[in-house]
Amino acid sequence: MGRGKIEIKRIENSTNRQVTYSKRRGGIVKKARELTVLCDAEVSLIMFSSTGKFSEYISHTTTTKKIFDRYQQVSGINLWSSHYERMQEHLNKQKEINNNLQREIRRRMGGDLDDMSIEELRGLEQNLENSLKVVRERKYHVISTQTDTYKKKIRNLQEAHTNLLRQFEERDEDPHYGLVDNDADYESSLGLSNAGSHLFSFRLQPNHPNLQVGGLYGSHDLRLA
Amino acid sequence: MGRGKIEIKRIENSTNRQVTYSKRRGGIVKKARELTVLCDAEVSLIMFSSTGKFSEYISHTTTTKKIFDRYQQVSGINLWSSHYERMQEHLNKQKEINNNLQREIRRRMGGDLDDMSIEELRGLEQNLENSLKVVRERKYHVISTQTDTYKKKIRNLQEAHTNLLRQFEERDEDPHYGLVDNDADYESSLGLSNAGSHLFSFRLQPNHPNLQVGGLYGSHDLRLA
DNA sequence: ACCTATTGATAAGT
DNA sequence: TACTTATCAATAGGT
Repeated sequence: MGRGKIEIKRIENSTNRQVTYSKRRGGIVKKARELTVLCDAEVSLIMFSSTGKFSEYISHTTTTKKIFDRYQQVSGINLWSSHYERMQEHLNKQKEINNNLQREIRRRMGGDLDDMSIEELRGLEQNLENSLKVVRERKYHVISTQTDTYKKKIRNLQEAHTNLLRQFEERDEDPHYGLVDNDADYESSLGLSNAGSHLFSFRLQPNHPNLQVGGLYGSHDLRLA
Repeated sequence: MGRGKIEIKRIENSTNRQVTYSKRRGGIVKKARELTVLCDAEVSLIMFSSTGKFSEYISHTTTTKKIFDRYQQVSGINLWSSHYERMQEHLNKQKEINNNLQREIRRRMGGDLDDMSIEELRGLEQNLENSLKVVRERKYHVISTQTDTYKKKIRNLQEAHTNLLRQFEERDEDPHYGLVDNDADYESSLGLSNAGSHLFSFRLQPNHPNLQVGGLYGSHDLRLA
């Protein structure tokens, strides 16, 4: 239709091609709209020109997303299955890993032991013993570090106090102020007087000789208790 | 076009509507194909008739999935974002849970303790002690169960053997067969002779008196060692 | 964008 | 559903 018949093959002249694209694009969109209205149909028309220009028509009765969803149902081919399935796989893998991790924790908390063999149980036992050892060491380390810090603070305060006392004595030989000067009071003022009874009340628990740590804890205990 | 002009409005006659749909569907697909070839374009055309019948045209140069992906890029709106984002959320949640579980395990194995307070450390320590106690109890239970089973087997075999011996003695007063009859050999034939040395070589590890289990383990040890 | 001769699409009938 | 054909619509090429 037109001034002459044309062969249906790529139009080599770029300008001509562009013009024809525009004209026919309008035509096909009109056809799509007519089909929608006349026949109560749902139509999705998506076009990209050779220059990449995008146009679409979508029936007013629906949306592109709905058409896509429906397309997937009908065609059976899931368009985002590649993304979706990969994600689903990841998700499942994560869930499985989490389940295993949770079981591991349950076992490390003394649960879910029923289907463990003697060998596995002994392995778990040893592992817990080692962990307990490390945790204790860490606790002792933190405690001793804090203790050292407090000791330093005490020393500094004592010095300061001694200096102050000395200054008072040099200025006035008569002590009006009745200041008390002993370690116990300094410690209580720092909240340390009962530190040994509740803050440092870690448990004594000698380990098996095989682990070669019994003596170590002993020395810690002696030093810190 | 046709024997008469028609108004562009829904065709009420159902048959007519169906016929018109078929005809125009063919027409629009032809137009789409021509657009594809003439103008080097990419076209996706999806149609659902009022009866739900599905048809599509897709340029031979591409696929529906490619068109959809491209559509999303161009339109900016992600068609499966609702699914995708919900899944991404799930995945992230699972990953976070996973990280927490792994840290929990690391701590229960004596790692990652640096930023734990003394209180937390003591809690972990106590938890590990309790777990160790439960695991030991379970191990002892499994061991004693197995031991009982073996003991029963031994008893049965001994009885059978004794009966056999008696029969031999009754039939023939002269013992040709030189059968040996003692516990040690029966146990070795059951693979039990060294069971006590490696299978039952659990560790002696008295617990803290606070846990009130030291004596318990002691009695187990005595009974099973 | 517009014009229009010409081809193409199709409504109604069979 | 397929064919026919009178009629209307789309559009190729030119301006």
